[in-house]
Amino acid sequence: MRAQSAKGPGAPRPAEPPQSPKGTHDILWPESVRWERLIGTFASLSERAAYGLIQSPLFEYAEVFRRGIGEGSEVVGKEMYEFADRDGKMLALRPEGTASVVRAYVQHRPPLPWKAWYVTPAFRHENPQGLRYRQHHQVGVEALGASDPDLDVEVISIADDFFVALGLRRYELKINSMGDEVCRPAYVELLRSVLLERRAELCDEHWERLEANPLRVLDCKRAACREATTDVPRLVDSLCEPCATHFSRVREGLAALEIEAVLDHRLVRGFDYYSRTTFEFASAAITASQNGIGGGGRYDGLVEMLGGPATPGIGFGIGIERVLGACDAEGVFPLDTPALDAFVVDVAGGACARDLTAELRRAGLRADRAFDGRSMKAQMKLADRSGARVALIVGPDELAAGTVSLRPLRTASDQQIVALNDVIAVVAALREDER
RNA sequence: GUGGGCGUAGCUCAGGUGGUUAGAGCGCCAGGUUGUGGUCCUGGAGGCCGGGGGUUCGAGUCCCCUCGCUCACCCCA
Repeated sequence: MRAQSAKGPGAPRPAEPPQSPKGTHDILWPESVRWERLIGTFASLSERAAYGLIQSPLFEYAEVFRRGIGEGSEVVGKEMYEFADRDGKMLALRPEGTASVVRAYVQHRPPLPWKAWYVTPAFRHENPQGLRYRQHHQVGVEALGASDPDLDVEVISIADDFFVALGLRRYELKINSMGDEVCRPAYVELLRSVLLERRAELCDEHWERLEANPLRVLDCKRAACREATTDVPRLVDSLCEPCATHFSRVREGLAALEIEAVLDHRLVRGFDYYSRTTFEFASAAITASQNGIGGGGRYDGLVEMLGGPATPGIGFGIGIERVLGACDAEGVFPLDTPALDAFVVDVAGGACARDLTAELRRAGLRADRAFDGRSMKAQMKLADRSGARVALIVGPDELAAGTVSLRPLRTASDQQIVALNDVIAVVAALREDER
């Protein structure tokens, strides 16, 4: 008998069930099957290009992100999960992938060029909305040690190949160059002076931005601001010779690989570490306002910022939730769950269910069974729902004869009697037939 | 951080202007079929109607507060 909590006036109130924190989600089976397949697809594409998996801690000393991403960025300034460790040192949950990977490079100094891929949660304290979470997940790559524009092309093509592999078609690749420490400061000054003349046309929130980071005014969505910045000088026209050459080589390379990229001179990404090439993939199928499915760029100064030797680098992050959202919107990358090879129905005491499922599994077959001595009808129902190809039925008759009744559940074939010794071979053969 | 919308069963949702014991579909469990699932029939379990306070003879319904979810702004994956 199960102990029932007494109901009535004196009964203690059951505690309210806890919920996952705001902006976080559980991914249950079978939805988790798509995650496994998505990550597996990304891993295989990255490893094909000689990127190796990196696992690094989910939290870092907060200064890794402060120095890397930038004190003035929105993410570090007001969204980072930051807390004091028990010994008082400030830690932070990773808000994005790149800074940790670069920190790991500086710490271990593997031979260059060094190419790594990752899959990781990322944490930002934002107000959640459609396809925006406090914990989201990214796959990504980082490549350090080469400033060759062909490396930019390689990195971008991995992302593009990944989207193609999933079946996505309705997305756009936007690309821009942020220049470098030679040409960008001059452009920023130029832009600031032009925008100061037009400050009356800009929305108020940009006024202080003009001082700190005039570039960010360019990506404002408001029509008035866009109007005021349409004929403003463009960063791509102010690049120094090396940056201009690099950028055109990148564009040539993408064209050679038949990857369509549109120049977006307003593309100004939010982390301070970017230089030269920046890019972003946006889904046209997602109706929610958050349609950026991936983005990245070159960060030639970042390794130095984190205390390493001058080392160029480039990478991207792709948001798993948003990519799956785009797949849903396009009706691609459907969920398909792998079938069980067999479900053992035992109405003769249960010993056979125990032993036969173990044998099937040791033989590399996928098998399940029912517990708690359920009725045959109930067990058959579970067998059906499990998606198994066949039910292996063992009752007193079979037990006495040393056989199993093999009942197909997905086809109209007849039920057959199989010797217990042959069951594994027969089930394995059925699996092969299916392929 | 700032606004709008919504909270009723495991899920999706009904419940005109307050009025007996709060409903449906799906799902779950059992039986019909004591050895056969998927169809069908019958029955059953499962609800502090998000929480608290107020108005009222009476609140799922009206008012206030609060929490949660959600969409949008900001920003980003």
